[in-house]
Amino acid sequence: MNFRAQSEPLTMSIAGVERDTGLAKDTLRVWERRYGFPQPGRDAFGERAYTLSDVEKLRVIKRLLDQGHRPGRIVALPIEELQRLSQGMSGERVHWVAQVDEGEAEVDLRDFMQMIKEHRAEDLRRAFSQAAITLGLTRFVTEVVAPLNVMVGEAWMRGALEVFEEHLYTESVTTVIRHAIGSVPEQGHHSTPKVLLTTFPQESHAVGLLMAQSIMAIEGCRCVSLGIQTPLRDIVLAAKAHQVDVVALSCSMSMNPNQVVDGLQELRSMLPAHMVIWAGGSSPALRRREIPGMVPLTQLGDIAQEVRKWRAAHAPKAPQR
Amino acid sequence: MNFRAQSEPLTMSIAGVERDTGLAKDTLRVWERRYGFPQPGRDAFGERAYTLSDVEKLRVIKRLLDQGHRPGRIVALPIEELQRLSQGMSGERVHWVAQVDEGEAEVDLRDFMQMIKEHRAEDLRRAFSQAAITLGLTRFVTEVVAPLNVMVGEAWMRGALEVFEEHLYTESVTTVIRHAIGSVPEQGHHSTPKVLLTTFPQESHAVGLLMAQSIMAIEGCRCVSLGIQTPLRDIVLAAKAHQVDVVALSCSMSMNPNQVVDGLQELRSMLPAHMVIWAGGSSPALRRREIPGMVPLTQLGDIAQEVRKWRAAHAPKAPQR
DNA sequence: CAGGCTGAATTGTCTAGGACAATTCAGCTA
DNA sequence: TAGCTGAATTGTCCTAGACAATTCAGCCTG
Repeated sequence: MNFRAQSEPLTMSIAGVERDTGLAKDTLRVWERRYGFPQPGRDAFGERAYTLSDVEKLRVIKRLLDQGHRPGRIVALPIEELQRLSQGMSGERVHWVAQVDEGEAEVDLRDFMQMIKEHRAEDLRRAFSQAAITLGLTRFVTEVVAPLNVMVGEAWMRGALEVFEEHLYTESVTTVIRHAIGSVPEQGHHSTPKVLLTTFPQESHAVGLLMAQSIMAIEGCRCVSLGIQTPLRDIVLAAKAHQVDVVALSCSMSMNPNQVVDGLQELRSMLPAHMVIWAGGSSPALRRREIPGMVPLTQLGDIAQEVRKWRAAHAPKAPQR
Repeated sequence: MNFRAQSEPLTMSIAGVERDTGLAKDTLRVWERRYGFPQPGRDAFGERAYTLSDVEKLRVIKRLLDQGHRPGRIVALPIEELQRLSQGMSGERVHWVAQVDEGEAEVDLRDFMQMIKEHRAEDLRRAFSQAAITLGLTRFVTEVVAPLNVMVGEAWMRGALEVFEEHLYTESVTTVIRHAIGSVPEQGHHSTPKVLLTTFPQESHAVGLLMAQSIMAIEGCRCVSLGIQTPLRDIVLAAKAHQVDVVALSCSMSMNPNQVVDGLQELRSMLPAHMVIWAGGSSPALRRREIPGMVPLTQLGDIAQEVRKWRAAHAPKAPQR
């Protein structure tokens, strides 16, 4: 029930492995039965005792699964093979440099990456603040934060970045963006559109939502954010309670594409017809198939455009139906 | 594996109940076997289907367990009996009013609750900002946010508050606290102690962590926050990478007390001896039994005191051992 | 050669009771 | 009142089987 805290914990219990890797106990047992890995020893009481290298390998496997690999193909593979897979898989190219004016005083994204890797927390936050002031919020978000998100995500996939380093990045960026949003002058009660911002319950990335909110705030929308992970039912209740014009969802790459499509369809069916749904983010589901009554915004630049389009369609003297 | 999204989810799967109540699947099954409650029906596939009133009752039972009751005595009891126990044992009182100066211009917490219920998002945020300025950050956090958290949590337990209303509250408070933290002058490189702030992976409440951070920032600590949900291993890695003096964990009431105790013990064994652990928050685990090498801070006021105590113990010219 | 259908393989989570270490209680003694 | 001891309680682990949901691979069609 409780775990004899060894002075040298050379092995881990199944509960400890679940906590560390995010793989359910049932899953660990069934993998052992089916694929022969992990093959933990047993402690004095006949309970599974996983070695630390087992756990290390399980962590790599978990990362590969999140990338789309399937258990049957990779669980039994030797560790070197897994690492090779992990290394090889890289993705799209990124704009490495954000230029100010014409070429002078440029912001090199690699500097930020380096500060993250060197754990220079104070420097990192200061550099973000400075970039936000120099470039302006819109350009900061689109030209610094968005590509950095991709770089950080990739580095994390490759195993080149520890979880805590990614956390530090997220926290720093969050602080700066939130502070910047606070500086945008508040909109009057009659500015439109009124937008509800949130995510589905499965989404755990808050930065995407904040980026969208900052663009919308600058474009003069009235934003009501619920933060991340709002149950479907409550998104609908909130939209009605706040009488918003638009419901904006942020769907990151990490979400299951099927859940995204299902969620959007169900949301559409539960929401009054006159409320528009804007679905943004890097989820591949948004590019795949279009859902009627739902506007996909796969680029941050699309937001400003869509706001103007909405305003044109809902010009005063022409009340919508 | 996935749950057929009913238009009316009158029942819940065992996984859903685990998520909602914090009671492990194994525990739910063994209670059924031993005490005859819960006695879930079965769905079309022979799997347990818990009614919503079962879940409600389980939530009450969970609260009573955290208060020290034992399962064998209470699980089989009828709901009225449980509520009587719950009522009688109603714990601490909440300060309803935060007074400024002596009685004049007071802040009534019920006003905030009303704004939440009436979905006055802009008013709510403005009221928070104003209270923060009027009272100062420390008093705002201890006398407004902390008791409001309790009120909101209780209202949510009672079902008097929708999830989206709680989300709006959280988002508003977060915005204001983060903004206020940003206004605290930054600490120099030599101020001490340097504190790493984060939570265990199971913790999803970010406000508690922010409250702690704001107090520490005011007390002149150098804060490095990783946000919520950092794996144990990464907490240790981060503490070493940033060479902090203190690791501060926020553990809310919603966490499983056993996970809290286990996590703290394991963290203690993995961390260098000279790094102190401060564990704060409303988790009952912190009040229960003391863990060697770990300082419980069950009240926000304890933080400032503990900072001074730390400084006294680590005064210059007297290097610690 | 793209796109849709169908049957087969894969995969996570549920089921059943049995077992037992850790914790807590209750009764006894000094 | 305090400390010890045996009995009861309680959460978590065990095995092994089952099956719905998802994904894959092959085939056919336009």
